Amino acid sequence: MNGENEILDRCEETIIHPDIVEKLKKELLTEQKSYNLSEFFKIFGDLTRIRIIQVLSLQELCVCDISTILNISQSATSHQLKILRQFGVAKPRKDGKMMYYSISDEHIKSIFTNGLEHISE
Amino acid sequence: MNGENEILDRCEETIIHPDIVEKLKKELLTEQKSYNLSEFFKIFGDLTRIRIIQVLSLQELCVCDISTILNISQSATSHQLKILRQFGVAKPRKDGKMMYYSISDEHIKSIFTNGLEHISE
DNA sequence: AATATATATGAACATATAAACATATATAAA
DNA sequence: TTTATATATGTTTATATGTTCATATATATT
Repeated sequence: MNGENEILDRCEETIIHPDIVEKLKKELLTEQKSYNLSEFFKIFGDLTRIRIIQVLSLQELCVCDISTILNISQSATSHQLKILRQFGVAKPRKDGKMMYYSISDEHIKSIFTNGLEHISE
Repeated sequence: MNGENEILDRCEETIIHPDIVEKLKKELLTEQKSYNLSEFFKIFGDLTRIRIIQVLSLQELCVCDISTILNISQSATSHQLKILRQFGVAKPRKDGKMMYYSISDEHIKSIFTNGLEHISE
């Protein structure tokens, strides 16, 4: 309705540090890139998925083994693996009626390890 | 009810690779550690928070500047900063009635950068 | 061909959580 | 000490999403 008052619940008329605000506005990531990044990190922000990522970072596994090791239903495992696939976190390999999954690249293992070290401090 | 059939929706009676299953079960992180790790990564898995993390990784900022730069309400900004504080992602510095926030350590910047590089491939 | 089994997936449901709104707190300025 | 302002927070509501259940698909085995 009113461009200047779109968000009322913010610091009043006066911008605190106009120079800093202007400078940083130019350095912002695009909304699209920020969104993609948050969606990517969302993958790691779920207990079931992080457990799957952990075991897959140890070795390639079939769906049944993953679900048995982690005590997760086949359906839930498969649903989560689909998400991991879609975001390029895990990659599938088909062998007969079995599907084997592994971590798709070293970036993923780095992020996992980095986070694990951080919370272990 | 039935220990052996707690989860029916999994591979049938036969475990596919008993040796692998037994080996990996021993290498599992504790449930607590996995949970903490997923909660930690959850911080990065939200558009608003990842945008706050981005600007804070550029420089220390007061709440009002953050909300102005990102066009987020003061309330929403403060709520998210509370979460970032609680998980040791951002640290506050008080100066009069102003609160300045900055990224609490290099681990956070690494994870952010690592993720950004990954999605940029 | 019929059956068994490993995996995938659509839909429903329950839960988690981010944003808005209202209001409280704390400090500065008058 | 009264007012203004920067930040914090409790509550409500809307939305997102993980799990379950039922079922489909694909391959192997008989």
